[in-house]
Amino acid sequence: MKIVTWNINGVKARIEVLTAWLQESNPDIVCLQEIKSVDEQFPRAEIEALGYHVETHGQKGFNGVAILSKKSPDEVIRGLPGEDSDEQSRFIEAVFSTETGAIRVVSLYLPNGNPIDTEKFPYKLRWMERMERWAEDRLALEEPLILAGDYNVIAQPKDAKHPEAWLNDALFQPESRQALRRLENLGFTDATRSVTDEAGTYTFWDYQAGAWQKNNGIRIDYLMLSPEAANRLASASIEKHVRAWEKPSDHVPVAIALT
DNA sequence: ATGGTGGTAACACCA
Repeated sequence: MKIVTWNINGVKARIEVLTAWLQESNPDIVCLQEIKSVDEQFPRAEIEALGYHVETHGQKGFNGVAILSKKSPDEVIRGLPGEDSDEQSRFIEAVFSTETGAIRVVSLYLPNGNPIDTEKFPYKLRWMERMERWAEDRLALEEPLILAGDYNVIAQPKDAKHPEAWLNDALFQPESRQALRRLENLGFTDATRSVTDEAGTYTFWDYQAGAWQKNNGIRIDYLMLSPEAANRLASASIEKHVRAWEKPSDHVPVAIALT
């Protein structure tokens, strides 16, 4: 089973890239972030025409997440608990039946948090604490659980071409990195790192200043696996070539295969 | 020093 996370950076502007990629990559489950669309305007017909079921949690203008799947989910839950006043659409979870039992898949778009001297940074840290509590609860289910998405955190210096350039950025603050480490310490495996722990493995290249051409990237898109999911990890890959397509997202698809 | 989106026709917001 192939599961992919991809920050699409606007699904309506990217529908041609998305449908071309679906046909090439042939994933079973796709976690999208930054769809930047309300549910009613999501281009579902084009995706359903390729045989995919569509579940969205959209928002006007910004944010928004979705899960595409060849098989319909048994259950879908929208939103991350823990802060009633939070109206940003950044979290959707779906449960799927498989031949070997249920798997739970989350598509998440963690807050960017910049600039760090504004309310945006504490919002990011609160969101990460909420996610940690949520993950603790779900781990108790002892089921294969995949937390896939744009984490907006550079975990280690080797996850950036120029780590020194990110020292004042919310993505590389000690508090952000520690919160991600706490999540991993609950028992999650970073699928990509468990397969290739090399410097220069990036998932995002800015549109500006020729970042892609210079490979000036960062790795901020992760699939975090519960022990039950990690036990079934067969492979992980970054579909980097998609960044060179016409009208690309600034992120690329990150994939895993489970047995 | 680019790109998507929104609410309008140049500019603000977000990444």
